[in-house]
Amino acid sequence: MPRARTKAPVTPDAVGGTPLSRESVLAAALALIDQRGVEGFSVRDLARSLGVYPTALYWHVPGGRNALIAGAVMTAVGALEPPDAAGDWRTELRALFARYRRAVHRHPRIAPVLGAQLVSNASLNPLLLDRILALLESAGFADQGLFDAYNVVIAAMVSFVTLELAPQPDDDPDGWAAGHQERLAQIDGDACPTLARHLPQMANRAFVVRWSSGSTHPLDAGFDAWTEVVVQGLAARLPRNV
Amino acid sequence: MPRARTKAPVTPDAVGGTPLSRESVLAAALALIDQRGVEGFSVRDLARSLGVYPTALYWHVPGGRNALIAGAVMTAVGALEPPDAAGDWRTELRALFARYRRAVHRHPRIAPVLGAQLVSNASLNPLLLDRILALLESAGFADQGLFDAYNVVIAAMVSFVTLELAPQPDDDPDGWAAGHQERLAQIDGDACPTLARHLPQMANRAFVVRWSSGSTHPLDAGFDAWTEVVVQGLAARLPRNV
DNA sequence: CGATCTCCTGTACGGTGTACAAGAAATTAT
DNA sequence: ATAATTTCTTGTACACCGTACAGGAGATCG
Repeated sequence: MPRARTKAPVTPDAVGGTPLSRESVLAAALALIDQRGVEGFSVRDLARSLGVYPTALYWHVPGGRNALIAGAVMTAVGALEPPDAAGDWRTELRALFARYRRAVHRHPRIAPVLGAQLVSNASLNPLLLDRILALLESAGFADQGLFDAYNVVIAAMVSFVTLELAPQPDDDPDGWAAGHQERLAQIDGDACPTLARHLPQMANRAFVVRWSSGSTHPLDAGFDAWTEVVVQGLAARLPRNV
Repeated sequence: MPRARTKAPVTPDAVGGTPLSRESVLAAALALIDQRGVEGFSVRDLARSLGVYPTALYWHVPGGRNALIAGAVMTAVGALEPPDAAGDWRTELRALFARYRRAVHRHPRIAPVLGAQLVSNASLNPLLLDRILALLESAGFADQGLFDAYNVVIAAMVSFVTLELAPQPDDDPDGWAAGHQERLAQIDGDACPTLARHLPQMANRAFVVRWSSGSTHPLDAGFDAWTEVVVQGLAARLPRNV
């Protein structure tokens, strides 16, 4: 299958395509994650899709599978535009959250690693962090309150989208959805009266009682409420209300 | 290695221990996840630790690896005590968040799957959901505002802890920590003045600019600020401020 | 005493990530 | 022009993984 090289006069590349590079490998990895998910992502598949032996990838992206995933995720979310520290902090924050959400919604299947692995420890763009801090400082936060606000902003930005896009089980999504729906239908109305009363309107539109992922059923209203709560909550913690 | 059964007069169990059961299998799975993490969790290891062939586990907990992980996670967080709908909603909410955080901190390595896979789609205890709804209703939320508040509460409860406990790379944690520290030290003070100014006090104490997980360096102050922001933010959205 | 149900042993298969050696091609040095 | 070196890829090999599947002991029940 791996096509014997026919002299290949000019470029040392894959079968019919452009030469390999870190960027092209990561782009292909992201494409593969987009369609198979992070769990289903396989180094060997990636190599196949590039017409290359698996170990060739290690040359361009050292670190193996994890590095491939991390790199792919960064190409998806690395170019996030920072807020403008000169603008009104409330509208800048709302816009930032919306931009982040849009970016991740373009690649829904990277959401798990963003929320649970990478971002929380490793690098978002330092420029982004700087502008967030500057924005919060311009809003009036200082000292420990500034650091608290920073943590709140990072967590708020990342977390709603992570939950919104949390995937259903990989093996049998439809079967799981049906089972979950039925389990909801059998909720005890005596033990859980409030839940039972509201369930019809919440079904598939709220966390835990939904069976579709946010990639097909986005929680727009929930997101708006979320950003509003965070912004108002931060405002309430400003040293002197402005 | 798999110890030939020596007549085994009484119980059809593992080598020297108690007979297998769904509970014992899930408990062992949780223990294994606690020490090796979810990524490192292997069905075969679990079987070995129980002195049993891998496929024996399928009998007690059908669904394979995923079901084992899901079951282990639920035993860790399933018995979370619901809030008291009769109490003051603010203090009940704060207490709920704290309880959830304590529960997950006892098994830090389940945090990724909680935040990114399981909970957001599947079952937290229905009783818990019911009490949260009742609590919010008693606070004055209604209609769409109630559902928004519910989503906010679920997301807020789960997400901070998920981020706080996000693990560093499994392969070489110490090396990664050193590398990340150095990368932070080399941040451009001209391009990122605000960040550079505050970095010394934020290092290892705030998201993205830390190199230790929350399991060893909990973000207590950050969590308090977080819950306060959410509570205040919710209060600000009450139809009539009470 | 036979049938049936429970629970587990064993085998087998197709997949995975990646260490490692060896080789081809391009580049640089001499 | 030829040799040395760097750059990238081919191939092989290994240990391990999850799980489908057949069957066999031991208990329980008719």
